[in-house]
Amino acid sequence: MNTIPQVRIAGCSVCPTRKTSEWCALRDEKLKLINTARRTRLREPGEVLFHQGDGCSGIFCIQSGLIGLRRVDEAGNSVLLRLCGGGETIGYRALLCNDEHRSTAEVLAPSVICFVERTIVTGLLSENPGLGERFLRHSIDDITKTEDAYARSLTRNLRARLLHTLVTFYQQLGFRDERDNHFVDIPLRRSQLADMIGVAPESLSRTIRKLQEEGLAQFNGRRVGMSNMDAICREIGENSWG
Amino acid sequence: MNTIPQVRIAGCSVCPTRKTSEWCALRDEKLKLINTARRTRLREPGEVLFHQGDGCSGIFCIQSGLIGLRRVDEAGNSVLLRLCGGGETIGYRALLCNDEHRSTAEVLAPSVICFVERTIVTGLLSENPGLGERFLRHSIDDITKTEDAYARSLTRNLRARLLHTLVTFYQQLGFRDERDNHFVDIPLRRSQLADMIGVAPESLSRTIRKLQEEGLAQFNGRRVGMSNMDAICREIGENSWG
DNA sequence: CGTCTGGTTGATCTAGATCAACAGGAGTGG
DNA sequence: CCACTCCTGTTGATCTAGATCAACCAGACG
Repeated sequence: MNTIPQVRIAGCSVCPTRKTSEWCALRDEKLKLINTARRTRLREPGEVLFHQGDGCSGIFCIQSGLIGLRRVDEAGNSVLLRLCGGGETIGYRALLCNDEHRSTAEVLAPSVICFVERTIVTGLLSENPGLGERFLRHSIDDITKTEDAYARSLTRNLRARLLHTLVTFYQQLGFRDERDNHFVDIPLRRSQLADMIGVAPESLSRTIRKLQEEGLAQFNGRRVGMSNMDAICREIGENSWG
Repeated sequence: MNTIPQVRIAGCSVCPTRKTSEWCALRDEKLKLINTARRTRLREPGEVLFHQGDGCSGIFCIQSGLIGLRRVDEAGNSVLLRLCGGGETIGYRALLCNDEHRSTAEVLAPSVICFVERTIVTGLLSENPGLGERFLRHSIDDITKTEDAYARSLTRNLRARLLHTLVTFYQQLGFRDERDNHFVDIPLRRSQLADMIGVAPESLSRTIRKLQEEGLAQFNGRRVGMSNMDAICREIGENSWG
């Protein structure tokens, strides 16, 4: 029961996320450095990678799974700022700015996570300008997503934001059945989904019921069926959902 | 009336914002390159530096004044995402990602703005890793600010967000009278302030009246007096306001 | 079985949106 | 100088999305 789950993977050079992560900027020799320095572990839901307010001791590479970044303010109000999945690197902001972490990273689904010591990262950064460039890209992506969410929170109501969130999940995790209906398994429980949209769980529950009654979406636990994707996208003003 | 206002300044090397802007990463020789390439103009309120959806032709350095970044969604809802002042560089995100601008940059107060062609910037970036690092810093600052605003928009009500905005303006532009009362001239008109907080102008107006009645703040046009700064900071849960 | 945790429903309350009227300048034109 | 319009901001009246509080329900688990 107290054994720390160990994970063996062949190494960074064959990591499935290698192409999408920051480390694609590194040559093989440099990659080896990380490969020996990393500590890889399977993390279970509820574990915390770092706490808001903590100093930064290194960065975390998500190989697979799901991590949530949560912000809590002085009054105790909590918001799930963003979700991060396989291939993403988190904690780099606090590292690069010598700052404390601005949010808490909590494991939402069983995840394989590599930890890399800060000194290793800073060393690589100073030698490889390309690496910094990758982090820059990453941070610009983050801004764009956050700004989008911010603007939506100010202009759209609960229903529209929920639909948007469903479509976003579908784009990442969705699948179809034999009759070409759209499905997705939301990797969050209701209260977390509510935290993400920034509403009370009760309000979320009522809105879900309404969508159900209108036939716009079918909820079954965490599984959501969307028979009429066009209508959903029309309502939230999105036209590209592949 | 149609003459474009020209601004003479001695050059980038003596620009008052040099130490705080990205260009502090450059050696004098490189700075000269920008100095000859830049186009500097006085811009009046209402002018637009770039439009949401535009391609990026270069970046803008704000030497002085005030610029607002506005996002408009498909339904026509508009949000003032952020304000940028002297020493800040804007438009770099679209440039670095070869993307279109995600927001419209509108001049809110008379501003001295330098424009630098994109090819100049990309050239400098490829030669000077330090410059990319500065942009990285900048973008991380931007995320932090946006996340803060996002979390506040989800957890705090109009009143708290207004008070927070007032304190933020005070920190940047505030002054004191002989009796040590705190004042600040808000550089926005009411409707813009409402856009920034993400509420209807009428609601803002009512909340202002309430603060006035409670004696927490004295509004006189755009000038705001805050006699009891401690009470304000206590209410929004900030303790550092210098 | 009881207990606990997460989710749904009902009843109620309120912050803030919306619609409409109005008031004070600032400019413009006679 | 006054009359007119335009523009921004304030107020009033009303409506509603969503929060809050409380009860209840179903599955997990000792």
